[in-house]
Amino acid sequence: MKVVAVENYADPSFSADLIGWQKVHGRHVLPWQNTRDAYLIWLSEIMLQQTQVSAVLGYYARFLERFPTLRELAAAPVEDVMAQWSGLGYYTRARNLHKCAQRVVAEYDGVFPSDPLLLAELPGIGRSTAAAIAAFSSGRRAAIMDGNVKRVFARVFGIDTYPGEKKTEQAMWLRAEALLPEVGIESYTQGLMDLGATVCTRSSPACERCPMQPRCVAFATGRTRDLPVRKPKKATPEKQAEMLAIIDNDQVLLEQRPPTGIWGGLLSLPELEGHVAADYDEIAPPNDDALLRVVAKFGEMESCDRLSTVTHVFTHYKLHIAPYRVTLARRFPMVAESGHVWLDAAHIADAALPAPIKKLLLELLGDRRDAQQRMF
DNA sequence: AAATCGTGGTG
DNA sequence: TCACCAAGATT
Repeated sequence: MKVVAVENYADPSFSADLIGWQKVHGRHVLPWQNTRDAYLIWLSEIMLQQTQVSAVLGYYARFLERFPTLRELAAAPVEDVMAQWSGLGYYTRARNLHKCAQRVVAEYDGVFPSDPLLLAELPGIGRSTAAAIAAFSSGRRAAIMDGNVKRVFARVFGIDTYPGEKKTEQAMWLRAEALLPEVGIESYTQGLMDLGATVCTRSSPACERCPMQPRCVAFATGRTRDLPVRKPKKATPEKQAEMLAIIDNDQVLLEQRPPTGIWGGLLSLPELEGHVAADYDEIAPPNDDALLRVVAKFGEMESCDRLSTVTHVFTHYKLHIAPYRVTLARRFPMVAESGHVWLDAAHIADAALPAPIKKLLLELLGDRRDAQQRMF
């Protein structure tokens, strides 16, 4: 019976120990702490989804500089939001962030609700993120379930089934709810994150300074290295793509990617469809039909050079990019609504581009401001 | 329910 | 080098 299980999981000393530890040894000076402003907290929670603190810090500061308030974010073009997010990954988060801002303005007059159930109905906010926002901005008593919690729980309670499995995750949610403190939800929630991030780390956890050591099953049985159970590994597939960097007078042609799928909603280089060299290191002839058909939509080709292959590794596959540098003798007028845009080389750094494409274009075309700065 | 969706750090 | 994965949500 689930109710009985919850009763069994309850243990007030767990939260008491964690809260006591967090107040002394936890993190207290992160940019999104020491505030109850839901906008500042919400933004941090979205950026931190599957992303480490060190990677977020710079983005968080720049994002708030560009969008200081929820209303300014809601009123901004989504393209500007994507540009700010460029390089941070999981781009659906950026689109949902923008949608969420607009809904909070429209439905809640610009004030985030404090009820985690209402928060979880907003785009990009799931059960765990809703709980974190509610706890930090309103002191609401709700449970989070992130990678830190899963790792701490797996070790402390000796859970030896894969946390990505639904049954295991459900059991962890039951524990998380049962262990919530009656008071001090902010310190408790922050404590779970801090413990997982600074003590109960994935590799070589600092068990000697862990407040949970006396109750930790993994420590007692010497299994900290084996818990949590690893994700069953699969062979990562490899994909290939041929991309065109069509360049004309210090501008490069970019194509808007569809809203879903990899790099959804970002600008990127046009790709050759249904055409992939059997060997991606093979030098394709510059008069290739598929390539000429694409170029012909935008101008008269002057030159075409095959650049060296770029390999980009995602979580679930590896992408080999074969780039071609094409220059135009003459540019055709752009068809409106074509989903294409000519971008100045000087704006590459600020554009909504995937990380490897931005890197490639900066190497290819440079950045005028950088180039000028380098002269002095 | 399992797959999809980025990037950078790490051992 | 390379496999693993981090303040998860969505379909």
